[in-house]
Amino acid sequence: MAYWLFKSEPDVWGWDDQVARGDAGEEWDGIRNYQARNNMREMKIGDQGFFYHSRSGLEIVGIVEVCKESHPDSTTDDPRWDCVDIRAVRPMNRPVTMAEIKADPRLADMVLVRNSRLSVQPVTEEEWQIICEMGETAP
DNA sequence: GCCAACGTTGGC
DNA sequence: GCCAACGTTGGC
Repeated sequence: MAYWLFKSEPDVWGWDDQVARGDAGEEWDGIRNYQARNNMREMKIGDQGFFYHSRSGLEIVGIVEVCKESHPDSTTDDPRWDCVDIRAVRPMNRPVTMAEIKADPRLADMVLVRNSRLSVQPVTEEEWQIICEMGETAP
């Protein structure tokens, strides 16, 4: 199983919106970046991901899982863009902020630190465990 | 709200 | 196929 990180501006689509969708989940649509799309194409059902609030928030607030593998993005007719569906699994007991992540040398190579603009990113198993520990939730 | 970093576009 | 111009993202 692989680990990922999904970024969203909470003013547009936040953790609360994701939770409100329940187990049915929701398309992670609107991605118009090849790297992010390619990451979604790699995803399998059951893969886990962090849900990160960008711009206002700047913290990992919860854990999601992939509940539908890559399929065409219903918000566009452009055949280039695919997306997956994700559903909320549980919130972090303590949100993990960008500042904390930057302050931890073990996380210096995270894509979130290295390439903050990529909106769908891979996360290593080691990074996953460290951040779950910081967020006081089970990995 | 600013602006640096990055990705994409399109003229040549 | 290069690269300048442009648009967007997201941390600050």
